[in-house]
Amino acid sequence: MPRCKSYAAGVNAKLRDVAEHAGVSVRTVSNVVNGFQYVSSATRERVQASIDALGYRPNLAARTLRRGRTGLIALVVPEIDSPYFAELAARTSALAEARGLTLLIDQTGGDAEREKALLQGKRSQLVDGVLFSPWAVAPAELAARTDSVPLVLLGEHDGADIVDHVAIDNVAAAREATEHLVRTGRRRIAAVGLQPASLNATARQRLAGYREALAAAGLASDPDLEVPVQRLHRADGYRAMQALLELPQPPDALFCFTDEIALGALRAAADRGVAVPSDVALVGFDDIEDGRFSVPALTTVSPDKDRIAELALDRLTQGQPPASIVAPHRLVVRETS
Amino acid sequence: MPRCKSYAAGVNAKLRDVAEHAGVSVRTVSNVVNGFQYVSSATRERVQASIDALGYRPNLAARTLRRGRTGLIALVVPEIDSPYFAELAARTSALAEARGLTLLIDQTGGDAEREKALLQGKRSQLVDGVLFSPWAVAPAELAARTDSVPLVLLGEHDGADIVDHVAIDNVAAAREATEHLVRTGRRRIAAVGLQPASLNATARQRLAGYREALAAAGLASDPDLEVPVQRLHRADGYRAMQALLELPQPPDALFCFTDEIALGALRAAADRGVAVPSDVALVGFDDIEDGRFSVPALTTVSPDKDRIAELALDRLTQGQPPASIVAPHRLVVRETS
DNA sequence: CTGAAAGCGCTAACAC
DNA sequence: GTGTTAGCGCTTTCAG
Repeated sequence: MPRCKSYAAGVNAKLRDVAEHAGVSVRTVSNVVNGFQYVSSATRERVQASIDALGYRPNLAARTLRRGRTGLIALVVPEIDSPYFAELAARTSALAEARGLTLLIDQTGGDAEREKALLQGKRSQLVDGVLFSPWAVAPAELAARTDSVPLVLLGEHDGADIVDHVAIDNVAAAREATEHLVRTGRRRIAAVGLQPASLNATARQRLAGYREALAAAGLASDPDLEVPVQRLHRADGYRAMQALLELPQPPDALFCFTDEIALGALRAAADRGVAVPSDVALVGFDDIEDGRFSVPALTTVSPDKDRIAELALDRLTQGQPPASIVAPHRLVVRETS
Repeated sequence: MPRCKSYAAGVNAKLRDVAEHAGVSVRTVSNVVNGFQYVSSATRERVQASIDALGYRPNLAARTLRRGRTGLIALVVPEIDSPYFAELAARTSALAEARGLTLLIDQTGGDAEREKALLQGKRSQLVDGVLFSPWAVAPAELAARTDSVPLVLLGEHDGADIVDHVAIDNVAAAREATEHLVRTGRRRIAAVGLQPASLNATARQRLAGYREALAAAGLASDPDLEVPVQRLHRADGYRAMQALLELPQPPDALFCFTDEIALGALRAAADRGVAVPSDVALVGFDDIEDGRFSVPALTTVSPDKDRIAELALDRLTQGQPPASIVAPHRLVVRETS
């Protein structure tokens, strides 16, 4: 095998090759490549011609080594094939590209160890910033972070402002969703999507909003109607609905913490011959594409994903002191309620 | 602002710092970091202790510059929030990580210019290989590629074996799907998802399989029943079904080129009061999660996504001569047929 | 406006 | 087994 060096050198033109070809110094070529201002237009043109002629492309590794920035940012999510995260990733990727950044996607599978690894700088050499959508990691872990790469938390507003957050107001959103159910005459409203108390601030906040709305309506909260789930997927919603329908007093409405759960519940209702929304109403959360085409179409809380992505990127690139940013949301009433 | 150099140097320990701390040379530290064999275990332990003490992390840019490899690979897809691509990305990402590779995701939006840019080496400096799921780019473009980064095409089997391909047998899969519809007594079977002829070999192949099955069954193919769509989304399927139901002789079955199209069609059928499958049967393609929970659940062609991801990564890393690899698929019959 | 030259941190050829 | 050292290709300070 040939030496790496000679092989690579033969394949790609370097800055020096361009300089020789154009009869200028590397400095000048670098200036042209980087759009530096003080280059005479004659020189600029000549250099550009050489660049094109040689098919020169700057070596990113060398540039990174020198500049200390990679132009990459990481989006860390539990799973990219969950529609909410897929939609968020799509928007973030597009917006990042518009800013000259490239998006790297990391899946944690909701695994605490992997989340910690990311938090402790697994990607710090590779990216200029991390957008982190935590699942299993406790706020304390965030405080104990040793890594120096800029970090923005997505979808969490817990704890002090040690680190940047961008999220919708989950408590308010959950309250509105539940109030909507109350307003349409529902009295036994279940909440589906609870998580073990130690983790997942988002689920906790949605539960809080749900309880607030019940209390405000003078409805007693029933432990039987607060349903924990393993993950937030369709299969979990399916099982939850099955169990709820077995109850001596089944609910007349479900507030689901994700659309996926709601869609699973919808399917379970259909299997049992339970009519939606007449027998049971359903509200989801996330406004994923599937919910717009399901039969019946899903009422849901729609977080402004574009805005979330945009605000998160702003925080990452602007380097201001940590803050909690609230992104907008709205309740979209469709056919399941 | 402090000079980049001094600042960065103050923050992160370098190989030389570790060497000094452990009282050995950088060579030895490098050997330990890279798991080189000829290091005495005493030295190894001492070096490892210093690495831990200083929190040393190898600088990826320097390593890349030296080694000529980045450890990154790119997955190029039209859109990451399309469930099929999201599911494929999730699997590819997991498999890549298991091989010590990091996955970068690029969205082209199905835009020919962006696909070309990627093909012509937009990522060549950044990644060691590209998994490319083409949409709008013609086979000729592939042949004219100037870039030297290993490339594997996903979901296309067109043209000569200039470049690696991994895909299911789309013709056979489409034939089987259509045959299944024929076997269950359908006689006016529509195909939904045609694309302008110049692009998208996948759509062309699925159409071919559909026609083959019709011919084999002695059914005439009707241009009215071959429906082109803009994109392959739910909204396109919705519109297609609406149009088909307006026909003087509406179809009694739809073979849809994606599950998303089928799910849109399903919704349109519900809106018109058309019963599925008794009035119209539906077969999709891709076996996305949504189709397993829709009401009724979607019959579909299930490509083995894990296998596709695995085979594609194999091709990328093994560096054998270009070949067309066929991944397995199977027809999953559920409730819409 | 342009040139010369010093590294960024690491790997690996070459010595011992 | 371990030490020395020459670059990988680029940016940027300092001089002109």
